[in-house]
Amino acid sequence: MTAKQDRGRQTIRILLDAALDIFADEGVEGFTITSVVNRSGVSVGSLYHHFGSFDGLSTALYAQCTAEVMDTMIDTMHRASTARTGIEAMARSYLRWSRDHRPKSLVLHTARESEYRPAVAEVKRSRLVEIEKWLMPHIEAGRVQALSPVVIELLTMGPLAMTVGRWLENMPGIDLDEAITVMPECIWFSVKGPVG
Amino acid sequence: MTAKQDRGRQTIRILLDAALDIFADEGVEGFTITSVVNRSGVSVGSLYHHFGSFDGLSTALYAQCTAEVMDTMIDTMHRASTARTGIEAMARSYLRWSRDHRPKSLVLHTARESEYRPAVAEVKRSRLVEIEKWLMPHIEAGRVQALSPVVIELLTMGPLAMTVGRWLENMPGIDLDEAITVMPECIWFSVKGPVG
DNA sequence: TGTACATCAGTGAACGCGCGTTCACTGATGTAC
DNA sequence: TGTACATCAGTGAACGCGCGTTCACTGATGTAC
Repeated sequence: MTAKQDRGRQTIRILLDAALDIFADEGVEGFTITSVVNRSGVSVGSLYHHFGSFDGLSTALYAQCTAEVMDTMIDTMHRASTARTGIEAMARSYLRWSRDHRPKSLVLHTARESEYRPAVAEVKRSRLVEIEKWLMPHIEAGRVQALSPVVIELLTMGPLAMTVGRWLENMPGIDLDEAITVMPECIWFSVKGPVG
Repeated sequence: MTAKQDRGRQTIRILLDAALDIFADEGVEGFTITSVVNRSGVSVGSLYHHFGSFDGLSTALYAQCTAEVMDTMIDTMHRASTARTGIEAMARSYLRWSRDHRPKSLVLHTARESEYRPAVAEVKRSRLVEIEKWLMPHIEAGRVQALSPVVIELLTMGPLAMTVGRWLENMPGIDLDEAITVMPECIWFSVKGPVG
């Protein structure tokens, strides 16, 4: 039973790893079922057995990367003691993770996937709830502006996502290390609001 | 001479209009050379005569939409008298334009194009220079934090772009009118910095 | 323990489809004398 | 003004390619008795 399941799990891993390697080497353009099959050495039929479709593989990869960044950020958040340090640390955490996991970041920013596919949405939902749970007391105490959680997410993740997106495209003038130094504080100002 | 050039210009218009209609009705997925040719009634050969390739048409459409939003924002900016009203008005201007030009906004957010294609980069460059010219005095006077223009662009456009992107995907919980009310001020706080 | 059967995992040739592109061509407009 | 020529604009059948998918099949592992 275990051995059987393990064989399958290993194939799934091999396929997802190959997919990630393709993003690293050739970008989205190179990411096709043919390239995944060739690089992994796994047959098309086997890929279909496990993922149902190419889209299924694609979504699984996207969901996995999403889970990884968000877990990293949440982990950082829990170590912070104030609203300010929490927000700033999360921002830094996202930028650092992106810098250190370029291929996965490339998946998140260029894959022909939407964050709103059910499989991905579920991965995000539970994690956003956790962040919201941490945030609420700070809002109630007035340390963070009384904004809807969605708006706060947009204010914090917006600049970060755009920064990383451009960095991935190798746009000139984008210095991720400068962003790590400078942006978290600015983002804090935007959610803190006028008081204090 | 004029008549000849006009005939060509008209064809170009017809093609770009058809492309935009396709984005409106079917999204990026439906945007193929076949669909553009069918909808416009123009022949493939003629499309190639004017744009060189399907990619050429695609880039032209993207560049046109880019020019339109940016010109709208700059126009708004010039009417503002303070740093704060300028930044806030630009943010509002972008969100309003997106709401009122959904198809063009869809092109900007979903087209398989990069902002960094030469043809598009040039359209952006000259306009960014103009914004920078407006911004510099405010930075020098300390009314806006001493950040690089790129970082300021990321801080302001990041949240806006993410908001519009999600609105275009019909994500639940995204209210563009709420964003228009609330976000510009937050963005101002992020670029203003700690003082004041 | 051995054997029969069921289920899971994996194979790869074959398929249809629609994409972007080419090319030899005709028609319209402008230019020269 | 007329005619000859050059250039620009437009046509659409034909092409090759690579994509995602299917399917009839074999092999491996687990289960029952």
